[in-house]
Amino acid sequence: MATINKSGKAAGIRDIAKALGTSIGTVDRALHGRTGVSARTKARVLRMAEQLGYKPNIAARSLKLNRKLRIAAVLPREIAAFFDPLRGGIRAAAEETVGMQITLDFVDYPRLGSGDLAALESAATKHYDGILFTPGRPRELAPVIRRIVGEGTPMFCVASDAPDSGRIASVAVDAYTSGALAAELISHKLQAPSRVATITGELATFDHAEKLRGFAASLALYAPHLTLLPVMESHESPEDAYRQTITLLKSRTRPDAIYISTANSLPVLRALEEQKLLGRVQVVTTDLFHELVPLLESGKLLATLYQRPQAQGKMAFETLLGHLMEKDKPVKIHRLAPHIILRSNLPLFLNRLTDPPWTAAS
Amino acid sequence: MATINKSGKAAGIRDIAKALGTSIGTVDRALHGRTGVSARTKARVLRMAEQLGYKPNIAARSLKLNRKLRIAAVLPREIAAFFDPLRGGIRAAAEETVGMQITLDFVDYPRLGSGDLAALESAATKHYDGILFTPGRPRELAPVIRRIVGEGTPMFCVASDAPDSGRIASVAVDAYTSGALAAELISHKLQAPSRVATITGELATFDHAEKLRGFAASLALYAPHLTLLPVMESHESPEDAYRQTITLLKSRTRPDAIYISTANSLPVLRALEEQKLLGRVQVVTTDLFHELVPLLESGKLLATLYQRPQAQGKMAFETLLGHLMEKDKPVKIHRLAPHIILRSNLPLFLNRLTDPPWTAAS
DNA sequence: TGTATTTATGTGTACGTTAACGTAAACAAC
DNA sequence: GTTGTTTACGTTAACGTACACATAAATACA
Repeated sequence: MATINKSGKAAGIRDIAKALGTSIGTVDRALHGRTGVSARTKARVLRMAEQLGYKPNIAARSLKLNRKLRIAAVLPREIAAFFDPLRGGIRAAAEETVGMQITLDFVDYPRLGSGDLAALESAATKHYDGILFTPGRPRELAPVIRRIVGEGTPMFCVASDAPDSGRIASVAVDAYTSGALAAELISHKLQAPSRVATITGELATFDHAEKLRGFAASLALYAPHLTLLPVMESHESPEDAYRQTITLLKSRTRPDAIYISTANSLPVLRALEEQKLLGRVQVVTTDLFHELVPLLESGKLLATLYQRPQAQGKMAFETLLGHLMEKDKPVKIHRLAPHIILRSNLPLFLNRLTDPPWTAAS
Repeated sequence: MATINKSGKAAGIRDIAKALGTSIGTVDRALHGRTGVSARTKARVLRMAEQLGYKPNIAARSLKLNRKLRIAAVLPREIAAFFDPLRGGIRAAAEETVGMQITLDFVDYPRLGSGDLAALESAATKHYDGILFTPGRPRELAPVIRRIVGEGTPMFCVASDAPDSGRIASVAVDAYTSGALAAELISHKLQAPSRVATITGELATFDHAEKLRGFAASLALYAPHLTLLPVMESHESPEDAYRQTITLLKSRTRPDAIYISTANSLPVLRALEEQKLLGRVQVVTTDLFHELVPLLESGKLLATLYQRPQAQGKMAFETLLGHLMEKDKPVKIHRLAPHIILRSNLPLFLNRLTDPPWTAAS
């Protein structure tokens, strides 16, 4: 903390006491609104604190308080390319936290919508000080969230949101904007009348629905020459995604561009490749992983919308911590801007890729 | 810091001492590679520390070594839309620093290349613990930087770099990539053979030169149908920029797109407007300020490359701090990815705009 | 008036780390 | 053998805060 002081030394609690001829105990009580100080002395202390520019020494405080915090992050294993770095961001934020003994437990489950409820319930029984999680199907989870929060465990959404569920706060990429961006990028590239398709994971997921809303709205507003085909929902099943794409590409209304709003884009890309359409159909994907790199480099992929998993994880953890430190302080709902990764700026993002499994030492 | 421990309590220095039947003094010396420990005991201590999962308590440490740091940020007033938030980022980082008494002085001078040397020299005499600054003309400044660093004041570049100057580290947007991005965005929009112009501030500034390198390279590689006109250098003079643009727009080789690689884009945009070419010529600008907002919203501006001044300031300060904490630890040269601001994602960035002067309370 | 009760204030200790200081032994030089 | 020097370690006092405890003052009640 930057502190101004004539004598070069920052004013402490005992400087206030000395200046008033009182004791540090009184000063402490006054500063923290505790019981046992007369209104008059309290006012005097507060004024003197202000006058001396008193800023509490956080190091000393946290040394004394030696708080212990137990936090759980309940997240799916799939899709690892997104959730692994998300976990990394959370872990990083926890490690750089100063002055607290933090126990961070990662509770994993297979995938969004499969095992999340059980994992959440199991975590709830452990009475953590806070829980971070991704709501795959907010409608189903809302009552559970409300109950757990009611039982005293603050819950925070990350990577997607569950509005009206009682969660304390949420951190996610602005999904509506993501969709709108995809539409804008495609509209810059396709200047003649064309058809545009979208494929998503799970429309029940708040963020997926928002992305499509943004995409459709942006298309309608700014690119009337582009026709939007009915949305396809893969339910995060690679097989479904592949089959639906093949059908789409063989159909009469073959699209000239596809927006894949889930990280699960590989089956779609495989279908495109097999139909020899990679590079002829404009594609915008979501997130970044190794397989996308050569496609971006060669220009076969127009862009990918990077959801900055590490940044999300870090910010989510910090939001959670901020709330636990000062309960009554209002918490912000964070909406990050996704990074647009194109061929030119791809190199800047390569170092964030997690090492692929086959790189692991033998 | 996340710490695992069976007994629920994190292992401290005296736990190590107790476990070995030695004193905490010895443990301290061993852990910090100080003189006065035999190689054998040192090894034992280190092993036990590892075994107990010892993590130093940063709160206690910084409480004890009540360090005072004096840091100066020597930055130009112009262009305020960039340097004000940059200063904000530095200030924010300083304020959230825990456990240190930081005196942060801002040393201002009119503009890059005008008064920077004097400001730097004046700051150097004050013997700060570290200096943050933006090297406008690295060639001229390099010997000065080298001297000041030699005299014991570590210097850090922010917003641009001065390679081979002896500066400890630098934080900046990746300028080459910025240029390349501008070229790619333009090339997506202009699909027929066209002419492209660039206007920069000061080619002597490392980052400005890099941007044009990236722009030219990207254009040559991926958009052979676009012809690059000779670069214009405004020397950050609004009048020059305006006049040169007017001349350009009236010339036989009127460009179909312009990349403005300096924040000083308003004169160019004014010239475009007066010639009724706004919206007909594709424009990519640099940085974000109020005047650009309606242009982006209306689609008259294709994109602006946001250099994230707050993020740069924060990161620069943290880099500086990191170096001051552990001198021998190698410091990274940070190259941020610029944000591509288009019409769709503009709303997400509006809250970062500093309030314009005319909003100030009367 | 005396005693219990509440309210206001002062005092002391601990948090984990660092660094100054103290001490004891080993060794060298005379 | 005395003295000085070096090396390896032990001891202890802060750092600023929070809180438990002790004490004093004020008020209540008999």
